[in-house]
Amino acid sequence: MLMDNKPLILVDGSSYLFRAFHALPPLSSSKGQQTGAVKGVIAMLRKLQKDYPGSLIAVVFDAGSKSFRNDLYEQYKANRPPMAPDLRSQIKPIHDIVAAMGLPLLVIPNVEADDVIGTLATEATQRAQPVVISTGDKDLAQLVSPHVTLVNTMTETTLDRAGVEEKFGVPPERIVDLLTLMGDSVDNIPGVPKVGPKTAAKWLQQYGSVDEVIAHANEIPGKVGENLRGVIDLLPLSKQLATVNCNVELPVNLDSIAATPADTSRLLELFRELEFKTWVEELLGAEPETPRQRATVSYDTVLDLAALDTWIEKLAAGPAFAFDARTAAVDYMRAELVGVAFAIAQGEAAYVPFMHRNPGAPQQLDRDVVLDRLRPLLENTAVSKISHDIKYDISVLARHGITLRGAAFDTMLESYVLDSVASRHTLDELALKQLGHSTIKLEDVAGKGAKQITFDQVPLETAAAYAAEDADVTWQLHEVLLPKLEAEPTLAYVFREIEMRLVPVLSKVERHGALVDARVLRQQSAEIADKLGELTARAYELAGGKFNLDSPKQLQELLYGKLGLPILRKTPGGQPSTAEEVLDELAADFELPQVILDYRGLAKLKSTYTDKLPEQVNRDTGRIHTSYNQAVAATGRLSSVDPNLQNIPIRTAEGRRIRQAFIAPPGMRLVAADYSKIELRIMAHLSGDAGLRKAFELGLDVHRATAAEVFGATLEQVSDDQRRSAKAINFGLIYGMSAFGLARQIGVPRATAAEYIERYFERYPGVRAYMDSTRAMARERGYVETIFGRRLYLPEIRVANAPRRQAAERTAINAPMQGTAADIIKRAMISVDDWLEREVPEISMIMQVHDELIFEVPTAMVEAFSEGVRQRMSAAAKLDVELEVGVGSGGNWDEAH
DNA sequence: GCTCAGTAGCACG
DNA sequence: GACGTACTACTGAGCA
Repeated sequence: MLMDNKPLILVDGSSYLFRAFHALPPLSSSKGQQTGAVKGVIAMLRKLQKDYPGSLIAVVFDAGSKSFRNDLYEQYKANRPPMAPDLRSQIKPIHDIVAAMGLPLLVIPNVEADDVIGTLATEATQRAQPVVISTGDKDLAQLVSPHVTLVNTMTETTLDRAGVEEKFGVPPERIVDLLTLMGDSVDNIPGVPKVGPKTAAKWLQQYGSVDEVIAHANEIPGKVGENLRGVIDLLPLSKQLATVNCNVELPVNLDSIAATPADTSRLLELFRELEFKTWVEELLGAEPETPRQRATVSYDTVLDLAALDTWIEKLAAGPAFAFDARTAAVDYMRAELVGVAFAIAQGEAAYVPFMHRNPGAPQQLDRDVVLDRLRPLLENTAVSKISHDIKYDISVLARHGITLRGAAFDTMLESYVLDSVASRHTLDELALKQLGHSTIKLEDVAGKGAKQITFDQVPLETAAAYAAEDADVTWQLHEVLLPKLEAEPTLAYVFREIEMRLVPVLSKVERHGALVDARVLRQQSAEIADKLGELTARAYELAGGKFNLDSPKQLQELLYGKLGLPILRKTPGGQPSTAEEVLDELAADFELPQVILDYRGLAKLKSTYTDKLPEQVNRDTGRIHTSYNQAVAATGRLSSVDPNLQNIPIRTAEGRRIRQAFIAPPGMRLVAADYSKIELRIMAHLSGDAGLRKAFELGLDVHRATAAEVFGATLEQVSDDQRRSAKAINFGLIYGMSAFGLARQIGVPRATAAEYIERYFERYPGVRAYMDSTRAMARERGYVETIFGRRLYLPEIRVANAPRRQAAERTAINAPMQGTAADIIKRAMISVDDWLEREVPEISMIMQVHDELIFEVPTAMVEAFSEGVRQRMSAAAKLDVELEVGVGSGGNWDEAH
């Protein structure tokens, strides 16, 4: 029974169930029943009732049984892990509440919710009845028509025909084609590997449909083109799987579904059981507790001393508060503080501006006055501070004369330790994922690109809302993330004892900076420019005309087109490659490739290092200040940006000149201390392999020892070539190599490489056993971990697609070794910093390069320091194999290494 | 003319 | 087609 012109609302309950479960913070009743997803789904239905008064709302759920898609394709949804018990237990309450609300509930065996919705929507359309489909799933966009719109009630977005085109780049009738090309790893629908929404839309815009794309498959270049041709046979099947069936036999139809009056007493009973207090009160007719609608939250803007003091009191009272330093620039070495934000509870936040200069901005407190009043609080260890990327706050405050103490929690690092691979760990992304809350974006208040204004130019009202929300969201995130960490003791350990303790150490390293001799670099730039000029002239001569040596495309046309050189290898994009190793081979027979190689080597050095580094010298300190990113590398390593100081050249003489420009100040020396073969030692420890451990215990040259075993020689008999091969094998093992990879690396046939590997495993059986068990464990648990318990999830470890699964397996092998090495050096940095701080403050740590630490040391202290740092780095982990540390010193980095 | 995303190439451990 | 990063230049496309 339908209301005349009011739209029929079809709710994709299953999609909301999953989204609510994953996006919303877990809630439970005092009896331990999980209720987060129930609350999310029901709140959503109530919102629909409010938004569409008088409409019939039908709620559709999957029955959890097989559908026709399983008959088509037995792998369909085969990768889905069994439903989490905490989710499963919430389904029945939802069904009960929906029924008590009087809404028709459709759970139809052997028909998926999508198909039920499609069929009913089609039936309604035939009767010219408008339909609104409420779903969190993009797949249903294919049903949109003039009569059917989509609404995502959780994000409050609506999609009509134009909206679909805008969002996906194709009209609704092409959504199936889009999904076909993209595939769906969750449902295990095969698509074209490496093709996502962007590429799929591009192809469809170009060719029209999947069939046309298939017809033109040979024209599509690149790796994706190859991928497409590889899966053509599967695409018709994918298309069938992706298509919503709008014509299924249902035991119900539009006439038979109808709303019934709500059963208030039953609802009351259910809400009480689940402890949904607000709704209980609402049903009882009592004034509901004012719900904390985020949209209506009003934050404090602190403009006078009385208000500031009130806030300081509140902040000092609690064990912890969220903090956010707002600055006018992003570079921590230049950024001026323009305001500070705080939060002490959900929705309770304030912004204290001091430098907003937009026209009409009110009188603000003086910055120095505010900072002086805040100082005791900020420097008080007893009050914990929570921030997102707290290293930034520490660095900026330090430049304003305040030492932030009690910096106990960083939500960015909480998220990173919980799942280093998952997302980008930005505040905005986490708010959406963990809180289901879409934050105000900096872009919205300050613009972007060239027109972006600095934060002090943002009108105070918007700035305050933005800044206070950041602090509020940080508080809320911490409330969600910390319990998750504490549920896993090893992760809590990594977070607390490694990552959080490292933060102030990194801040110090960054702020101290590295000294470079800009003059030397500029001189080198000029010399390189001369050489590049000569090489360019010679290249034009050989090519018989001018071309852009920096353009791989022009070069490729020249070499393989005009000059007709043999094509030895192609890029992943399907273009003939002009990469180094290819040109290397060609260089044996032609001169031009060699000229190109020389040119490229020098051009890279010039553009990335000798030109750029002098520009990055800070005017005030005369030094280069990098940023260590603590939350990007999946394995637990740091990365270095703006500039990257972890890839300063070392392998060529010309490159080493750049290292020579990294110098010690007068009266000091640079000391470089690095772990020797740390990953191999970790492998020896983890695998417990007797032979490998013995080699380290005896202090042998491990690559030589490996060569002796694999090639059946004595240590003395091993040739340089054999040692080189053995070294490649050792590295390869750490990387989870295949025979193919090894063969390519050392230039032997695949079969020969396979033999080497086989012999290696015969001689070092412990290593093979370790690799096998690591792979098995990864498959079973879905993650691997380091010795210290850092975890790395491997989402693709169980996929059917073999190359992708194998890639995940290689990561599984590599991550425990690379990650443990990262843990160890982080622990060493903490311990060394502690020592320096207490006993030798005149020595500074200035850089970290994965297995190496660099220090500035007064010349007279070099010897004593070298021994001290060696001992502490070595003691950073107690393994079955000694951790050997090499220490060197010199006037510049090259000499010290 | 500027911005953005994608590709290729290459610096390091 | 080894594992993990960052950054440059080029290119084509979209936008004011």
